[in-house]
Amino acid sequence: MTNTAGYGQFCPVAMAAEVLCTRWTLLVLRELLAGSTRFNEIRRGVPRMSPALLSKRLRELEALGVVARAADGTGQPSGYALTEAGRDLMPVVSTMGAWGQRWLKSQLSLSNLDPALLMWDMRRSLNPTPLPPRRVTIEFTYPEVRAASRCWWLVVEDAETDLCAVNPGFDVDLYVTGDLRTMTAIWMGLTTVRAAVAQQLLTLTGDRVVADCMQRWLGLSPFAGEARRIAD
Amino acid sequence: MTNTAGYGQFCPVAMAAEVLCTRWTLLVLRELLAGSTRFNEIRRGVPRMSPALLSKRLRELEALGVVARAADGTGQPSGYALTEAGRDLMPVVSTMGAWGQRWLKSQLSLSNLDPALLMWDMRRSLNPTPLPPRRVTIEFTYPEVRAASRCWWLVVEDAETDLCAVNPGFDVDLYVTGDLRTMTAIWMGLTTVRAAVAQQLLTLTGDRVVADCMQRWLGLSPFAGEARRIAD
DNA sequence: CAGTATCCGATGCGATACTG
DNA sequence: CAGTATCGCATCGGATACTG
Repeated sequence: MTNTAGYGQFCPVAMAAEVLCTRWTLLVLRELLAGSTRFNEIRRGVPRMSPALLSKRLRELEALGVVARAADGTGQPSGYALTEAGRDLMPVVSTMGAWGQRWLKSQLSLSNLDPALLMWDMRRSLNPTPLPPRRVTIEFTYPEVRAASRCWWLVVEDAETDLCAVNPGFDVDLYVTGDLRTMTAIWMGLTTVRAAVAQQLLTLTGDRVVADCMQRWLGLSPFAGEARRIAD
Repeated sequence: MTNTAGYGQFCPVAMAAEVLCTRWTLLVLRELLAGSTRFNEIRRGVPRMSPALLSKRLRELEALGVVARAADGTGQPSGYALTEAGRDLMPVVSTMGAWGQRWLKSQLSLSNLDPALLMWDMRRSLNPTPLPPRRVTIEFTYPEVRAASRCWWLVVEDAETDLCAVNPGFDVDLYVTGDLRTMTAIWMGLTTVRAAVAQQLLTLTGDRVVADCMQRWLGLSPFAGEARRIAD
């Protein structure tokens, strides 16, 4: 019986595609490459993936030698880490992302909005350097989104950023209001804070200092710098 | 109803994976990037893919703006070509292949032997330069392979290489005999002609001049130069 | 040569619930 | 928190045959 899975080709592209191009796999790798290590941390990056499938994929990647479970002696779960082979997948993931950023219609991306995902990504890439050296709280509101996901808080303190989905109760330094599409476009590098404010798609209220450097503290998508080569 | 296909993520990696990581797609792109343009030419590179699916994939890639049908005015079929977006997929395919070459166990590749595929690849990458400036015919024999795929001929003339599965009848300059595994390993850069001959895994009979430069006229896999980083 | 049409089967994966 | 267990369906794609 000829192997019905698999391509039956010795070519390295075929071999690699066989193991990497299964559903969700590349996105799990993206999360690991971005630094996630715990099961539920990875899950936040792939919220539509069922835990069963995530578990399966992680075991597959482990069998492949791409992921290793951090063994800490005790029996308790200790997270996942990329092996050297896994870290070497960075060029694969980033080349694919860069191509997507260059050539895929932005309306495609912008039809897949997700506030939790966006905020989670923003938390990860936020750059505290331009912010005043104290605790800074920024409240994001997406008026059109259902109540449960409408408001988010980023709390920056001691160069650490926390994301809250419920009001942490701190004084808010900056209120950011605009639709999710606009905020996502900014994060993807498709527009800028300045342009969005000028078009009245985004409203910044509160501390002028924090507002004025938003484009800098707001770390963007890793692919935001990729020059787009398709019109839309 | 939430889109059950698709990842529901705006991330460019997700968008790209959605369209590129479907079965056979990357291999079809590999063929196009390698220069194939006609339907049946592509098919030779993906022999286990059904024509129906190949046709479907080509139409999907066309809709994506990655492939364009060469329009030659007349109604007759005129082949497929990559657009600029398609040519820009080269880094994606080659990064993935390079990773596979570096990190996947060679026994994995070498369990997917296919004489037709190997010969087709060899035909494509053969380098006529070191060969004498006349017609050169090389006969390959894989003794362990079933009769129908056992013997192959590469005919090099005027810097063009033809592959024959039936004896073309020319005088043979060089007879190459060895098992398919050995020849595939050489083509993938896992061993060399010299080493295989020394181990008596490969036998070269005929014109010494042609035999002695085999390692050079035999163009290797595009990934043969990639240093392997896994032991096996 | 360059594909289409049709059918059907395996299985991948989504959904949900549950456990240490 | 960190997964496992189970179920069932949709759909992807393989096989085969056919057409302009």
